[in-house]
Amino acid sequence: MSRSNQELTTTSYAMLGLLAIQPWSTYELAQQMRRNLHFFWPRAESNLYAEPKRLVAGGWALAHSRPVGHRRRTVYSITAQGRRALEKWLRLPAAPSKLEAEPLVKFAFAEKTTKKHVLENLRRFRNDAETRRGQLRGIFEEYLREEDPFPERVHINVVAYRLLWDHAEADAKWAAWALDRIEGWQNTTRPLGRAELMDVLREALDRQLTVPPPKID
Amino acid sequence: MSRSNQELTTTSYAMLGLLAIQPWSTYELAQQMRRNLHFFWPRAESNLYAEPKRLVAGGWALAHSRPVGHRRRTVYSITAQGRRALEKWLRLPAAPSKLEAEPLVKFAFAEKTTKKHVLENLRRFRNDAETRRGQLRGIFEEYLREEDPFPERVHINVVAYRLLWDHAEADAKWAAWALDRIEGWQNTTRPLGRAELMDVLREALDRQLTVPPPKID
DNA sequence: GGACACATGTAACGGGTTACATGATTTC
DNA sequence: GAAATCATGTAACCCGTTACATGTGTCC
Repeated sequence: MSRSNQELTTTSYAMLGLLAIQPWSTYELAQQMRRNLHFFWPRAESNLYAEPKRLVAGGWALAHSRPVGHRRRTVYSITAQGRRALEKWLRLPAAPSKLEAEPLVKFAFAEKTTKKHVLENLRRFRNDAETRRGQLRGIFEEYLREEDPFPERVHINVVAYRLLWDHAEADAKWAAWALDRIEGWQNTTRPLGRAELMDVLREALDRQLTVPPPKID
Repeated sequence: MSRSNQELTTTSYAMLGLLAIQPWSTYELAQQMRRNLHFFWPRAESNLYAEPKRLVAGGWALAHSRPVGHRRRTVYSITAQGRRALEKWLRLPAAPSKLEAEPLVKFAFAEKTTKKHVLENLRRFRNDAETRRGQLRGIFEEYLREEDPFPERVHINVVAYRLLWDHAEADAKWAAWALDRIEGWQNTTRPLGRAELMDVLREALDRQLTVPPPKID
């Protein structure tokens, strides 16, 4: 709330970015974060109510607050300083993206539990992936019906959403494949034949060869 | 270091899982985390040196420490209580996995910066993906040469690695596609024709139809 | 015998989470 | 007019990070 001679966090910049599009109330900001950014920058809602205050405290945003009954409804807007900070940040290299997958941590120790629990874990993972797919499908259909709120941003959003879609698809497919395969396990400790497992790796490596070679940056 | 009547964290359980395989020194634990778990449970190394102490403090692990010169070399092993805790945890549902992608956050505000910086950002993203692919390829080849240290765990690792491979591949392909497409932009603010963008969404949605429908859990 | 990587931490700080609380609005 | 949901926070806690520090083997 108070201390803010520090640098802004990525979360702050995400909000600044939204504010650079138009002014929003905190709730609208939170909603927008949930709708778009939550897929690749997940944050607890309560955090999103605290961030804008820091932006105001540092002069990156302004708060126009009006009472609604006994509480305030605050609308935030970006300042010139805020725009400059955002543009500067956008020119800096981004931190590498990372995956945090507790289901995989559990899976990695499958031998210490039962087949039943391993399958449950994987089913949940698959359902999560399907849910994400469903959410994205809903958004895509909104676009196709031309009901998207920011048509001037469509060229950006479509590209970004495609990665999320590909991820959801990869997750769902993998989970289905893994479930199918683990159904065949006698137990969690006895490996199937090694040869067949090595084929999985070989097939993966082969797939790579059909893709254009990496270019040096 | 001290307080530990709290629950263990996922990171603690990850270490417990490793200790359930065999005793390790802190350094070996850190190495093992880097080699395997870092792909889906990334943590700073310094953290990994602190965790085992908590495990010992709570009775989940034992420390066998021996001086090496002026410093200690500590080897940790799991206790019966530790095994029970691990097994219990493995039976609980896992938290959903999540992606944290700063490059995408920046991309989402592409309109506020120049094409040059957008491309740089994407190239870096692609290089990261290629690097991950390279690391995984190295590991796969080790398996194929039968030099993997825990052959009795191969049936688990191969399944897990496949997801990581698929992700790396999806990322690399997406980045290549996005780069190609953005090269064609006049600037970051003017969208290409909307129709063509809608085709991207349609194509994604269509792809889904060819995959087996989601099953209810 | 200096450099460098490997090995092993510690201290301080803060962003983010969980848990809680309560006002406003709609639903039936 | 009760219940459910939307809207708006606050307080406390802690895991994880960054930055620093220093010992140990080995390469040349």
